[in-house]
Amino acid sequence: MAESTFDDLPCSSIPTPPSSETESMMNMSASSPDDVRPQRVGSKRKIKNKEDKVCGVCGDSALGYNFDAITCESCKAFFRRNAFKEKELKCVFEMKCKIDVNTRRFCSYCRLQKCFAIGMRKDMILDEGEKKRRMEKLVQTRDKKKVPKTDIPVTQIKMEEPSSTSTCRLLSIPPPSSFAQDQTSNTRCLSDDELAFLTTLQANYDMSLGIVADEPLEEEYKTLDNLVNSTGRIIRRLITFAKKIVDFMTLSQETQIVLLKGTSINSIYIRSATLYDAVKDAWVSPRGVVSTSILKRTAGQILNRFQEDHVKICRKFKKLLGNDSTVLVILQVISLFSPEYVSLTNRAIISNIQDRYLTLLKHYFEAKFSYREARRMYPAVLSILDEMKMFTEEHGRVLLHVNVDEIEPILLEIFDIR
Amino acid sequence: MAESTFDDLPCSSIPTPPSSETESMMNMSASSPDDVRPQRVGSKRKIKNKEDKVCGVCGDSALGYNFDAITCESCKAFFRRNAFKEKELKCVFEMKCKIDVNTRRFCSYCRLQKCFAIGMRKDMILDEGEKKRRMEKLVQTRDKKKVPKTDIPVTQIKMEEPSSTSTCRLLSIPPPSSFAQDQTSNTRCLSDDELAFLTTLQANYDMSLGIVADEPLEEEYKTLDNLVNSTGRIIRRLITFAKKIVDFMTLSQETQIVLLKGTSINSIYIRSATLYDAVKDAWVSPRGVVSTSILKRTAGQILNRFQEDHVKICRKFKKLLGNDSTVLVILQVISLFSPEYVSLTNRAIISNIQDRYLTLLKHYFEAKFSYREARRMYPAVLSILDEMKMFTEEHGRVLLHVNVDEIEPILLEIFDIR
DNA sequence: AAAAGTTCATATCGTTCA
DNA sequence: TGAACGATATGAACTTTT
Ligand SMILES: [Zn+2]
Ligand SMILES: [Zn+2]
Ligand SMILES: [Zn+2]
Ligand SMILES: [Zn+2]
Repeated sequence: MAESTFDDLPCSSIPTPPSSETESMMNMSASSPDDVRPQRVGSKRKIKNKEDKVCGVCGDSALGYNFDAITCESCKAFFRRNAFKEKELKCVFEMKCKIDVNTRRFCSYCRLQKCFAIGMRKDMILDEGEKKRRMEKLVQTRDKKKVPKTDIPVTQIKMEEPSSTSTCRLLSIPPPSSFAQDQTSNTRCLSDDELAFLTTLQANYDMSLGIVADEPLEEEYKTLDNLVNSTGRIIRRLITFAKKIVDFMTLSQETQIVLLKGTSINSIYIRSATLYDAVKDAWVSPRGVVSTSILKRTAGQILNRFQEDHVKICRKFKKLLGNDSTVLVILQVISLFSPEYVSLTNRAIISNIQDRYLTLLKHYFEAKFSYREARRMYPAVLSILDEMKMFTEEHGRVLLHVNVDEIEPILLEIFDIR
Repeated sequence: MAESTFDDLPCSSIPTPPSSETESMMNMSASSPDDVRPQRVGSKRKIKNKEDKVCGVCGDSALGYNFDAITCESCKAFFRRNAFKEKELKCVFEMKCKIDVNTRRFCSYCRLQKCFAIGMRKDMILDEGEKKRRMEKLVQTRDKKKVPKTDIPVTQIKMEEPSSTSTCRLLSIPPPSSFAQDQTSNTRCLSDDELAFLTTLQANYDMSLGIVADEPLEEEYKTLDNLVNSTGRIIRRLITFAKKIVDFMTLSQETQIVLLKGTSINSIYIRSATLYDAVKDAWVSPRGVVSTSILKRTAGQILNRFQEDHVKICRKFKKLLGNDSTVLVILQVISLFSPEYVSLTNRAIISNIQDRYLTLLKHYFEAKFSYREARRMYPAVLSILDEMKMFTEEHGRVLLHVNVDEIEPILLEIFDIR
């Protein structure tokens, strides 16, 4: 809208907005070469040529890749700040503003479009969870410098820093439930190793796949099924999570990739169960609530088809586990080490690893609830997991089909296979 | 939207869409060379002479650009308020009033003209729509700051029991798939230890609980429920079976007794599943066939009450496992080493033993069927086992109540405790 | 060294209120 | 009117982690 109204204006000065290359002809008027002075602000003559790199968005000199494309520092900052506000921006002109070092700040909309156009990826922007994790580490680092401590090596199971401020609570688990409890106790007492492992695992999960404050916006839900379409980012986190697991890192790269690809969609499903609120029948996130009915109305028709089954599965998990996130974390690992994924070459090895996590899951139930409850919940949760996998196997191609091309490059990138 | 307000304005600046090359002529109006120069180029950051900027309209000191021209705060406000009221203003003099810090407020008309002259652009004044949006955003921001709640309430939800009912039937029992198979094989290759153990276990079972030669006669069924009344004999066999298991023999005698008492009724149930013929809906034994309907007619009224559930469970086992007796044997062991039996004093130890058999069960499924089938069957069969136990726990007292006095002496006898 | 984030001084726009 | 002030968006400089 808008602009067209100018056409018929009779006179005067025609301030040019953002145009850039302009050099073309009409400099007749002002023309002083110097006036090229594009921007008032940052006009600093760069020391250009520092490197031969040039920002793909505005042409300014660049230092290197930012969010998967070579850009200057300003476009990098710009992208980080606006990549998720696409809908809020709009072009006052004709959506084809030229973007260069001088005009870049005049039209955010077109600037952002160009960012996407040259390949910048918003899923490479760290989300709240990742940022938070970063900060925590930062604090720790600082503390350490102040108090050069004897760091503890890495234990068998992979000790990290269970300390920090894990957002998670696996309270009910025998707190520091130490040692000797009544031998006839109906609940198991997890071993120190198991406890340490679980703590670490949970911490790692919180710092990677963990749901924090930046889950998809409601608007995003409205336009597409984020549980599926934000695959890129989640896969990335999944990889981060997996790489913290020793059992995973000791596998060959090919195997790692097969497992990641195999678990991807399942991981997303398991993860989404955390967000599902059975009472409200909605997906909750710190940034909003989206009832499934809204999703049903808005999600793409294809995805819509599966929405129901997805919700059903989440309901089952929720019904069985309540808000126990620890189980879901363990399930993530169990799903990762699934021997049945196609084209796996050493199923037995994977299965053996999975066995250990299955046992851990059982022990967890025995500890958190009771031996008797564990007898019921252990197979129950595995059945749901199976049901989920049956579903994802059946429709995986459709569900991921839009993203399958997205996953591969990410994996390759992560593994530096390029 | 918004811009429509421009239409009727006679003389004004025409913002040019950025895309164009135009840029050019915007400065024509601002003829004075000086006005162009200073800022843009000269105002290089760094040197930040806070005071080196001067209002292009009145000469007052300026902070920076306002509506695309360097002006003081007052001219900035003046412009915002009058830019769209050009026609309402009139010069009472000769349209060439001098404008400076002192005279600027005397003639609005000439002041505004000068504003345009130095390049101020009214299109840079936010229109209502933009202002409105801005306000909304502002409000949101404030609200967020005030209510930075990141609630993740989610209530407690109780779980029920989502066990599954698979509809699969497996026919033959493939001869223990042996040795080296393709690494990518979909079935596991049991280790020698596992194979040997299973073979032995099966053999032991056949020689104890497996014996059916002297199963109750049809007539016996007709007169009483043998599943209960033959307890004595079966318990004896159960003990024989258990004593062949190393893990069992290493336990204390008290523990052994607790386990045997605990598994007794379950053992009978599991065993009966072997005899149940789903097709005929009858219990078969070498000595005859007894349809459940007959049992229903003849069994004692109390027991009759449970007959149905019993059959239901047997059906489930049969449906899932077909005629695979090996699984039932393993289940016997798993049931034996159940950590939840009452008055057990060292549950963790028992549970750990059970873990190994659970893993064996999983491996067995993986070997006999496939990793994928195992994923389904493993939890499925455990769910049935749980269901069975729920049932026996619920009605165990009734079911065994007549025999409880019978079991104890047998156990004492066997263990020679006297 | 590469690439993600963070900090902070600027630049501008709008709002208030004397 | 216009000074003072508040909110945002930018982008250069700098910190961290890998
Ligand atoms: Zn740029
Ligand atoms: Zn534009
Ligand atoms: Zn002025
Ligand atoms: Zn005048």
